[in-house]
Amino acid sequence: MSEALQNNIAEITPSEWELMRIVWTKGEIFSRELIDLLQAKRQWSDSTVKTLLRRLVNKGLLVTEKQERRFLYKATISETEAMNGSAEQLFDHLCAMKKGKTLLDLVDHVTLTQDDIAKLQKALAEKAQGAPESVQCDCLPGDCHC
Amino acid sequence: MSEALQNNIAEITPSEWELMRIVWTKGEIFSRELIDLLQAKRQWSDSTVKTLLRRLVNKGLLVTEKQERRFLYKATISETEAMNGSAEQLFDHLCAMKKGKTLLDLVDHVTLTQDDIAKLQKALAEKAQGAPESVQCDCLPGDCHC
DNA sequence: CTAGTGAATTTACAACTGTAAACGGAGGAA
DNA sequence: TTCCTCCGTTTACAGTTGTAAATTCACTAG
Repeated sequence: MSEALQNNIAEITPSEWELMRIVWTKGEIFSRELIDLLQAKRQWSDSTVKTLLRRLVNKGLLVTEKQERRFLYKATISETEAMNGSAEQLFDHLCAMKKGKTLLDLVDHVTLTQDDIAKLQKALAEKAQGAPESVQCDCLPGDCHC
Repeated sequence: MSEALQNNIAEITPSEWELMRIVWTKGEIFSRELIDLLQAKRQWSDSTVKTLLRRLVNKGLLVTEKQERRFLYKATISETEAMNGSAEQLFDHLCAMKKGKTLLDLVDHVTLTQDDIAKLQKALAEKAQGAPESVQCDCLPGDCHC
């Protein structure tokens, strides 16, 4: 994983996600276009978007390149890295014993393509080799019997 | 899903997760024991834990029951509900097209038991019936070609 | 009755978030 | 040359989060 998300350094807030998704999709973008695109979904003033941009640059998630008098914004990490990083971060604070259940819930609720499903099945089949019979709960300091 | 997490009402912060996990594991608990357990893992002062407790009560994630002069704390939602709710919330702001990939990453990184894997395989097999060939990206306001 | 203890409540304060107004500089229209 | 407009920078302000000290309340040991 690249710098930015590496050590839980940069959390991406919900508002920032909205913005980042557009940057990722466009590859690189000027603030004007970004603001227009965002305003097609959210009631944000120009200022608000500019503040978010500045914060994302400070967090190291975006970099700028000056072109004439505007700045071109680009992401420093890929969308996939950010998504995986965030998902892993979330799972980090779930009870070890219950992560499987949560994954199951996600599989139930997320729309998946045939291809996604095939890949997941393959991964699971491999994982089944050597998967443990049980996983210990790690909710309590000592050991936990729940 | 119960009241609390229903409409993205109550976000659980990382610190709060630590605390909640202990409450869930113990079922119900007095602040004293909770503080001692937490301090076995984290450098938190008594005060800090009490503040977190108060905030969780305000958020409606914990309720108290007075016993003599102490309060007994209990969770208002189950750990599973909270975990699933949080996971779904996170997935809500990911690009629809790329959720499968993120799930795959999680399956790769999370420790799963034989039983978890079996259940996931079953769910996937069912889901494969009628799963779409592709899912549209929803990153841009109009439609997105990424 | 008086001080010490344990528990809860109040107050604190900086960093981060959501949201935005105000200000400033530089290029283009008049 | 002068002002308008576009864009970036500064400042703002309330709410949340991490972290905790200070204060109060009530009981128990002297």
